[in-house]
Formats: sequence, structure tokens, C-alpha cells
Amino acid sequence: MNISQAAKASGLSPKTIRYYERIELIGPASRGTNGYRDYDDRDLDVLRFVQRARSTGFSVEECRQLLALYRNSGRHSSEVKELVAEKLVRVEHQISELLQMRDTLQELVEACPGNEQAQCAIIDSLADGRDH
Amino acid sequence: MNISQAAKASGLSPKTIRYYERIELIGPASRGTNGYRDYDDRDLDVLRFVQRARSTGFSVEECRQLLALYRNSGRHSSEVKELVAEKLVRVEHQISELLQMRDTLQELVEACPGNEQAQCAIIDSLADGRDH
DNA sequence: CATAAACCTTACACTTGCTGGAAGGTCAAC
DNA sequence: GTTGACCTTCCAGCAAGTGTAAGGTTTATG
Repeated sequence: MNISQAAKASGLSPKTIRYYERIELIGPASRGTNGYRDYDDRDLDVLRFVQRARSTGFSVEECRQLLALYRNSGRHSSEVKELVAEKLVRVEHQISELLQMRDTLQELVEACPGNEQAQCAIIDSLADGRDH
Repeated sequence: MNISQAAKASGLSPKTIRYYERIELIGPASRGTNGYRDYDDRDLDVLRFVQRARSTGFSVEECRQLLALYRNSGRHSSEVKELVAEKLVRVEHQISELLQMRDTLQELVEACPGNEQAQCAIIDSLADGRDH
């Protein structure tokens, strides 16, 4: 199976698959006589695994760890759980930062008249750091 | 005032200030006879403005637009408001994506026994895309 | 007065996760 | 046979800086 077929079957792009190979997130694909990469069902499992992990929000480095656990049949599920629980904490932290940001932006929007005048609470607030 | 003093006074790092100058977010600083950058109160206002805008969550490109409005005394506050309202929409979108991610991660964590066994709902879920 | 610490300068590389494009080889169809 | 759609590699670039090197200046101290 060619790279573009593997791409379609996994939901990744050919570019992304080559990129994952280059950074050694996945192993080097076997090659046909013409030098083309050739993928089998086992390769596809890995590609799909990575695609799902990435779209769940895991970084490439996190995917690397998840893949190692995936491949390691002697893993303990506690290791996996810990990894994901830590990720959850980071995501929650990121959410609270964005919520803070949203509140600030909302306040700014509400404080700005939005008319033809130059006077603007948003600009004033960014200029001197105080509310307006 | 030297760059490191301007850095302290604005909450940016010297590196970041030079970077902002290089990408022409801010104008080139005037220079002393020794070639050192020299900042006055006016420069500081701009640096602080950018620092606040960045820490409010605006991208550098958005800061560029905000700075243009800041400097333009003939602006209409409606332009500013529109800019910030659009940003707010993008932030809200980002939040909902992260909330989705958090839910998925929470489900994964809850489904994983977290023990000494290899069997793990997280790995299984990433491997075949179904719930476990 | 020498010298060492603490500044300053530039320029380049690295980060994350790809994507786009160039330049060239191969393959399938008509 | 030639067009078009693949494939290959490599280089460049995005955001928003940070780290490091190599070198010049200034300031403080012995």
C-alpha cells in the first residue's frame, strides 16, 4: 500500500506520515523496488493510533510515550493512566487560563463604546493597565 | 535608559524587546554613541502597551493592529471593539475545543484501571477508536 | 591601572507540528 | 509517447520567542 493510500486510511496526510518517520515517531517504512514506501496493516494500526492520539490532544512527544506503552505488552495500565491524568491536568490549566482571557476580553468589549469617537476604554486600558 | 532597564520597567525581556524591534512590531530604538539602545518614557509606554496586550492573549499580529490604533488618534472606537470582539470569538472557540478534549481525557482516565495489568482501556481506545 | 563582572551588540540555531514548494524519478492511462 | 498523478528528497517558513556564541563596553574592585 502506497503512502497516499495509507494516508487516506489513517486520516493523516502523506507529508505528515513522512514527517513522523523523519522524527522517528514511527519506524522507517519498508520500501518497494522503486523506492516507494510500502505500508501493511500493522503499519496502519500504528498510523491510526497516532492519528487518534494527536486528535485527542496529545503532543507528538506524548504520542511517543503512548506508542511505547502500546507496543510494550508488559506495561502496567497505571503508567498509562498516570500519563493521561497528567495531560488532563495540563489541559485543565490551559482551560482556566483561556477562561481568564475570555473574561478580560469580555470586560474590554463591554467597556468600549464602539462608536465614531477615538476615546476607547480598550486602548486606554492597554495603555495604562487600569480599568476604564 | 538601557535595554535591561526598559525590560524591567515593561515586564518584557531584553531578548523579547530586540525581537519585537527586529520584526518591526516596535520602531527601531535610538542609539547612544556606544551603539547601545536607548529608551525614553515614550518608548516605555509602547513597550508596556505591547506587554499588556500580549499577556491579555493577543498575538503579535493582533498587537500590531492594536498599536496602530493606539497611535492613530483619529481612530474610531468601533474599530477597536470589532478587533477585540473577533478575538473573543476565537478564544471562545478554543475554549470549547479544550473542553471537548478535557471530557475525552476524563473518560479515558476513568476507564483505565490503573493497576499492574497490561490491559488498559486508554490504549485500547487509541488502538481501535472505540470505547472500552 | 589592570582586570573581572556585568552589561551591550549581532547572528545563528532550536523549539512544535507540520505545510508548501522545488527538482526530479516512476507509473498508469490513453 | 506523452500527459498527469503519483513518488522521492531537501529546503524554507509559520509563532513567538529562547539559548548560545563571539565579540565590544562599561563599571566596580583590588
